Formats: sequence, structure tokens, C-alpha cells
Amino acid sequence: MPSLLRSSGRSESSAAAQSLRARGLRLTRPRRLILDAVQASTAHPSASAVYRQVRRRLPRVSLATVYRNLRFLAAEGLLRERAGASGLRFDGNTRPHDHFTCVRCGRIYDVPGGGAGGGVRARLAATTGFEVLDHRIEFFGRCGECRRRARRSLTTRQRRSHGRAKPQGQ
Amino acid sequence: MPSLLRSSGRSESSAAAQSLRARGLRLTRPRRLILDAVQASTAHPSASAVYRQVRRRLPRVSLATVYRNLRFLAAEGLLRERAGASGLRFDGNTRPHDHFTCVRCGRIYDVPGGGAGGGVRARLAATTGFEVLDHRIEFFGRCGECRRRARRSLTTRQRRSHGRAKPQGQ
DNA sequence: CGCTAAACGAGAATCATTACTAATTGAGTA
DNA sequence: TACTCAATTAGTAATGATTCTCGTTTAGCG
Repeated sequence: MPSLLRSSGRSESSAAAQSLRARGLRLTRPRRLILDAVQASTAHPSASAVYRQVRRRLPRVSLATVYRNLRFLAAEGLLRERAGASGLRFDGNTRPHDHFTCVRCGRIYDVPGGGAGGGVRARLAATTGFEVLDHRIEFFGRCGECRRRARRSLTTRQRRSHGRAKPQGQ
Repeated sequence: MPSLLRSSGRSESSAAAQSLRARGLRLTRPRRLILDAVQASTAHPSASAVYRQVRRRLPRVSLATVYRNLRFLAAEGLLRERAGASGLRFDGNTRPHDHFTCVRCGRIYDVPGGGAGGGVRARLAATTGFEVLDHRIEFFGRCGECRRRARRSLTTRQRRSHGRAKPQGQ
């Protein structure tokens, strides 16, 4: 059949695609969708979350393809990989920033950061003889939403004279 | 058989043991050996590294026991759990400190830290409405040993007019 | 078109971690 | 010292995430 309505028209013309092409690499449709899924999310998705998302548009995509490309895209610097208590996560925000993890709901928030980073890093470089190439700062605590929820249930508890509230995992 | 040569004499008298005992918990021999293994190491061992170590003195110990107790001891505050690119690691140093991971050899070093921490934390608490309970700072780069190694091979390379050095994983 | 390397999909294989269960052990008490 | 009960264990099965393999498809280029 002729090329009517071909979902992936001719080769990508985005900057990313061109940069890859120059090295004999391709920004295929699965790859593009995986990148989009991560970049569109602020939730620092896991590999399987990305898989679920990409599947909506490309139902036959394989989980292996998702893993393979998350790695690939991270190596190309188009996204960032980060390991934490909740396993591997991916971050479409490649600008320097810090993270805040809510210990109650498990959500990971981006926080402006960067500012203090330089100082922290300089301090270490001066102290040790190590060559510091990068650093990461993570905060743990309770996000605004969970603080409110906790306050509310605390009030309820006091009113009803009940036991302690049960925290829920992510 | 009667109790000749019982490897674990009478109950532990360490502060940790007593604190646990007060709550009906025990610092058993496997548990004690697991704690010792982590505390004796500066290498931030993985669960299986601890397993290998404990096995030397207690060959019949089970891997499940090691995992169970690493968790238990972390919950009791006797050691710290940390997740990173190289999976779950355990840290016998419960004082606040930061970490430096060498991207070449994979070793994780403790770095004094703490000092700058407070400021970093205060900044975030002020910026967002989040309640910050804890934070973690990690540095990445090349440790002294690896820098020396790199310099040496660089020299060699120059002498022989070769291509770029191949970094080796951890 | 036809070629070649890049990339894919499917499923097997691997690895770390957790769950389960019957047996053992420790600490207090009769 | 023996008894009892809950805590803890060893061993092993189950789970879940990630990686590997391999036969097939596809993009880009002559």
C-alpha cells in the first residue's frame, strides 16, 4: 500500500533526532514516545510507568524496548536516570535541580536547588583530594498535601479520641 | 547433648542488646554478627557482601536472615540503609555525613559533611511549604587513587601515542 | 529497489528481595 | 532445672525488576 496516513512520516527533524542521525543513530517512534512520556511527566516515572504510558499509543511496544531506550536516552543526555528507595526512576528535567521525596505518599518533587549546590561541592573538593564531577541533593519529609491530611486526621482523632493514624505507603 | 562449648554464652550485655531486650526483642548471634559486619566495614556493603562476611563465622546463616536483620537493625537505628545506583547498601556510620561515589572504581567514601547540610535544608524549608525531616548529599567523581591511575595511563598513552583510555566499570 | 546496521518484540534468563513455614532458641518463670 | 511462649531462624519458594538472546523489522543511503 502507498504511503497514505503513515503514522511516522519521514525522518524526524527535531534537533535531538538530527544530532543522533549524525552519529548513525535513530530517533524511532518507540524511542520518541518513550522520551515524550518521560519529558511530559513531572512524577519521575519508573520504567514500568513509562511502559504503561507508551503502550497507549503503541500497544505492541515491548518492555525490553522501554528499558533499552531509557538507558539509551540517558546515555545521550536527553533524560536523567536516578536510583532511590523506590528503584530506578527517570527524570525529563535535565537542568540541575534537587529532589524532595515525601516519606508519606512517596511522591518525588523537583525543587529549584542549584544555588547552594556550588558551595557544597566546592567545600568537598577542598576537603578531600577528589575530583568532584557532579552531586545530588535529596530531601525527605512530608509534602504540603500530606501535612494537611495529617493535620486533618489528627483533629478527627482528637475529636473522636481514637488511636494513632496509620500512615500509608506510596 | 549437654551445653558444652555453647558458642553464645549468656545473654548480651551491650547497650544495644539491653535496649532491645527492654522491648522484648533480642540481639541474637546472627543479628549481632550482621551488625558487626556492617559496622566493621567502611565499604558500605550490600546485603550479599554482609552475607558472605557473616557466613565465615556462621556458615549455616540464611540469606533471608541477613536481609531481615539488616532491615530490622536499620529500623532500630543501629545502622543506615541507602539505595543508590549500585542497589541497596548499608552503612554502619549513623552519624550525619555525606557520601562520595567514585564513578570509576565504584567505591563509596564517607565525607565529613554535615556542616553545609543545615543551610541546604533551611533553604528548602523556606522555599517550599514542605516539612523537611532529613536530607542526603551525594557527590560523584573520581577518587584520589583513580585520578592517579588515570594520570599514569595518560602519560603512558602519550608516550606511545595511543587513543583514549577505556574507563572500567565498578 | 536493495543493502546493512540499527532497532524492535517476544520471551527466556538472571538477580535481588521478600514471603512462607516448620523448627529452634532465648528469656522469664514456675 | 524444667516449662512455656513469643521471637527468631534456616531453607526454600515466590515475586518483581532488569537484562539478555535471537529472529524479524525498519531507517537511511547508495
